[in-house]
Amino acid sequence: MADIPTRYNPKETEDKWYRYWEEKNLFSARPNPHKKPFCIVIPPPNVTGILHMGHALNNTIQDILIRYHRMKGDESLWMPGTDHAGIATQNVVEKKLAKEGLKRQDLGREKFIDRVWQWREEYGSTIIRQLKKLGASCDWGRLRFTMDQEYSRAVREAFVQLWSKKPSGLIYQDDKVINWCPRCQTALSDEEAPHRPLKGNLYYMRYPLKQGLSPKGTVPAYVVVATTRPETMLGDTAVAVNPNDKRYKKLIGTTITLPLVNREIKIISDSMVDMKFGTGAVKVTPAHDPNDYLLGKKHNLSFVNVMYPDGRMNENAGDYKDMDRFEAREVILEDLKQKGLLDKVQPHELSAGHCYRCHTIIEPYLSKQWFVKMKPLAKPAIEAVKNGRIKFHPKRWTKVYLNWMENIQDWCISRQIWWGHRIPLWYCRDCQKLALASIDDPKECPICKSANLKQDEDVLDTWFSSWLWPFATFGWPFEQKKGQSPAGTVPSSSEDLSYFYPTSVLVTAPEIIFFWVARMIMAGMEFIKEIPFKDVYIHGTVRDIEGKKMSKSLGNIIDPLDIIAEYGADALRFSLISITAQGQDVFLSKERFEQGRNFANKIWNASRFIMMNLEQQQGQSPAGTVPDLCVFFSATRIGGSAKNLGGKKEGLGIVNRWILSRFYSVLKELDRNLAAYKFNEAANLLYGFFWHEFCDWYLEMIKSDIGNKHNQVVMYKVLEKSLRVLHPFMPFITEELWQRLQGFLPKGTVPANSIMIQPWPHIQEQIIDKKAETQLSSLIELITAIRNIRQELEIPAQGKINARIFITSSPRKELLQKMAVHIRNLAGVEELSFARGYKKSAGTFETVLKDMHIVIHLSGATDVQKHKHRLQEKIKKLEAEIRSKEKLLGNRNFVEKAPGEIIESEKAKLKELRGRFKKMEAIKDGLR
RNA sequence: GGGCGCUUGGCUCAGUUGGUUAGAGCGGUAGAUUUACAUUCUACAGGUCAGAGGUUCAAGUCCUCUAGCGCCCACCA
Repeated sequence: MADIPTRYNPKETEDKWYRYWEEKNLFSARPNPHKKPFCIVIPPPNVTGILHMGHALNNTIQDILIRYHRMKGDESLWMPGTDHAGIATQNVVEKKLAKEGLKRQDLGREKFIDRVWQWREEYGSTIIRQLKKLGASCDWGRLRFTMDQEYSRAVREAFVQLWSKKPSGLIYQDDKVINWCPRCQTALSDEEAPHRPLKGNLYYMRYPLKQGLSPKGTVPAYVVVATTRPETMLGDTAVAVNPNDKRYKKLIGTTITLPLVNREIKIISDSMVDMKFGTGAVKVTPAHDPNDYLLGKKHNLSFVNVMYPDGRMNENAGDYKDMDRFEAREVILEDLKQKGLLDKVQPHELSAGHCYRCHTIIEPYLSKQWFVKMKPLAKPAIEAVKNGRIKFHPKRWTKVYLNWMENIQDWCISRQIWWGHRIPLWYCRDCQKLALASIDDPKECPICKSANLKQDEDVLDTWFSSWLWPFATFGWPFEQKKGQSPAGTVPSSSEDLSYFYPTSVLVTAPEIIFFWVARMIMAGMEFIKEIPFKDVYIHGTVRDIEGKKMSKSLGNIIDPLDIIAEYGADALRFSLISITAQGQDVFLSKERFEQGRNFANKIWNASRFIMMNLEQQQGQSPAGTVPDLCVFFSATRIGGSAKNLGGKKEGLGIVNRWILSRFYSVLKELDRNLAAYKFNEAANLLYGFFWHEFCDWYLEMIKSDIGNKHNQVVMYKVLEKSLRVLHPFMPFITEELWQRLQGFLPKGTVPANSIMIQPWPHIQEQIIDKKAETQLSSLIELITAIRNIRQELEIPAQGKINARIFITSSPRKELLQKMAVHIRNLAGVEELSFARGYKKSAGTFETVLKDMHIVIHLSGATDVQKHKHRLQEKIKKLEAEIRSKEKLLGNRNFVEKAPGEIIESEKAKLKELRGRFKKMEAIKDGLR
C-alpha cells in the first residue's frame, strides 16, 4: 500500500477526525430508556484558563472513561462547560484596562461588566478549543457557562432556598474577621487563603503600665508582648494573659498606655493564652486577628480597624495614616526603638494566608460579610460518604473529606468584586429595610411598596455557583421554567436530570476536594435530595521532574499544546496515562512523551504491514472482491465464535489460537483495570500486548506464511480489535487506521461510521486457551535460549547454526516439531532436529531448559572459555535456588502448614532444578 | 500539633487479596538491518525492595518503631 507513509503523522489526522466526529454528532447523548446512562460533568475550567498538564491529565482520564463506556453501549454523556471564575477573570480584565490607564471604577460597574463579557466573547473559548485538540469527546451542544442566564437563575434559586430555609435561614450577615486580600480588595473564604510558611520575626514590644513603677518596685514599668505583625499594635484594645500565670497575676485589670497612640487599654485574663509562647502576654487586636476577635467579643473590647481595604493604614493609625501596612511596620519598629520600647527581635518561622489568585499576604480584616451556615448542610453529605453511597478512589481521600466536613466552618460567600452573580438581596431606600431575597428582580418594597430599591453590592463566591454544577447544568430549577425549547432540540424539562443524575463519576485533583467536591455533595443533598455522583476519582498533581508543581512563575511548565504539536495528542494522552499510577503525583519531563510517540508509530507500522499484506494477497482491487477472504470474514463476523473458523478452532493453528487467546486474556484484565480506575495498568497492559506479543512474536512468526488464510483473518481480527480497545486511550490514530481497515471488509458490508461507536469487544471465554498460551511461552523460551547462545558465542547473524533438541516427552516433541519453522526463522537455525534420548557428541555447545536439552552444532572456532564461564554462572544460580528449595521443603512447619498445592509445586520445582543442575554439570565437564 | 503519601536496578516508576526466579520505560553494553517500523529488532549487565523489630510455614506486600523526602489541615500571638 504505497499510500501509507512509514511514519505516523498526527498533524494529518487529528483535526480531520475531530471535525468528522463533530459533524456526525457522535458526542451527543440523550436520555435513552434502552441504555444505561453514564455521565461525567467536567470540572469546568476557568474562562481565563489555558490548557496545562493538569487539565490534560484530568481530561484524558475523563475522555477514556467516556469513550470506554460509549463503546460498551452506555448512553454516555460528558457535560462540558466553563466557570466564570470571578476574581481571576476580573483580575485579567483589570490588567487589560490598566494598560489603557483605566481602573474599573473609571468605567463603573455596568460598563466594566460589559468589558468582561466582551473579553469572554473574544478569549473565553480558548480552553474549549484546546480540549478539542486533546480529543475530548464532550457533548458540546450542551456547553454551559456559570454566568449563563439559565445557570444564574439556579444560583439565585439556591441562595433563596437557603435564605428561606425553615426554621431559620442558612444565610446570615455578620461582622467578622475574615480573610481579606488587599490587592483584590475582597473577602475570601478560608479555602481561598491557603497558609504558606513565611520567614519573619517575633518582635518583643514594651507596653508601659499606666501607674508605672510602684514605690517598692513590686510592679514593673511595662509588660512585654510578642508579635509577628507590629503594625497591628495600633489597633490593640487589650493585653491578655493566662489567669494562672503567676508572673502577671497582679497585673490583671491594670491599665496600659498603648505606645505611639497613647490609648489606655486593660490587661485581661483568658485561658486561651498560652503561657509558654513568647512572654505569656499577648496583645489583642480584635479587628485584625481571628483569635483576638473572639477575645474581643468575649471580653467586650472595642474593635479598632486600622487599615483601608487596600492595606494602607487608615485614620485610626494616627501618624501612620496612608502608609502601606508593611512600610508602617518598619516605621513603627523604628519609632519604638527610639523610645526604648523595642525589647528584642527574634527570627521566627510563621505561616500566613495567601490569596489563591494573586498570592498577596492575606490581612485578617474585620468586615461585614454574608455567610452560609454549614453544619446542617454537612450532615447529610457526611452520611452519604459514610454509608458508601459515594466512594472515593483511592480510598484514603475519604478520611480527608470526612475530617474537613466534620470540622466545617461557616462559608463566607460575599465578594467585593463586580464580576459574578450579584447577591439577590434588595434593600428599600425609603423604609431603610432589607426588602427581600428574590429570584426575580423585585419591582417594589413589600413593606412600604416603594419602587426605590437597591440590590446588595456584593457578588457571590464563584464556588457558590460551581457547587450546583451537577444539576444546574441540566436546567435545574424546573418548576419556574416557562416555555419549552423548539420541538425536538434540547430537552428543557427535568428529563435529562432524572436520566443522568446522579452522575457516574467525578474526576478531579486533590486540591479541589474542599472547594468543590465536598460542596457539590452538600448541594446535591440539599437541593436535589440525592447524591451528585457515585464515584470520585482523585488523580495526582502534575509536577516537574524535580517534584515541583508546574507553574508559570517557576517557569517549569511543559505545555501540552507544544507536546501535541511535536508528538501528537495520542502520544500526550498515552504517555500521561501510562506514568500516572493511581492517585500518585506525576513527575514529568519532556522525554516521557517519546514513549507515547513511539508506541503510536509502532501501531501505525504494524497496521501498515498488515494492510500491505492483506492487499498483496488480494491484488490492487478493493479487498472485498477476493472471494476466499470474503468467506472467511463473513464466517468469522467480528465477535463471532472461533469455532466457525475453517470448521473448528484447532484448524487455525497454534500460533493463531495463541494470539487470540492472549487478546481475550488481556481484554479481561483490561476491563478489570478500567473498572478499578487503574488507568496506567490498563495502558501498560495494552502496550505490552500490542508491541511485544502481537508485533514482536506473533507477526514475526506468521511473517513467513502471511498469505495463509488463517493468518490473514486472525491478524486482521486482532488488529481491528486492538484498535478498538486502544481507542479510548489514543482516539485519533485508532480512528485513522480503523477507517483504512474498513477497505478490507467484504463488499456489501456497510462500513460503520466510526471506531468510536463500535462495540467494545466482548470477552470470549471459549477462545481463551491457556494450553496454547503455555505452549507458546515454552516455544518463546526455547527461541530466546538459542538466540542467547548465539550472541554469547558471538556467532554472526548470518552464521549458520544447527540445533538438536532433546526432549523426553513425546507430545511435547511433536508439538515443537510442528513449530519448527518458527524456531528456524526466529532463532536463525539452519538444521533443526528433535530426539528423545540425549547423546553426547563432540564440538557442541549446550544448555538445558526445563524439559529441553539444547545442543548447538557449530562450524568454525568459538570461545570455549567464555561459554564455560557463562555455564558456571548459571550453575551457581541453580545451586543457590536448589539450596533454598531444599531448605524450604526440609522445614517441617512448611510441610505441615502450607497448602498442598504449594508444596506440590515446590517439590516439582526442586525436582526440575536438580535435573537441570545435573545436566548442566555434565555439559560443563564435557567442555575442554 | 494532627493527618496522609513516598523510600524497589544508574534515572523515573509499577507491583492486585502475602505463595515459584521482583517487572517496565529511559539510560548502559554488545550485536543486527536492501525485509512494516532506527520513533526498529536481538541479546546481555544491573536490585540484601530505606533501616530495625514483629506476625506467618512463607513478607517488597501485614503490624510496630526509626530515619529521610513530600503534601494537606490547624487560631501558637
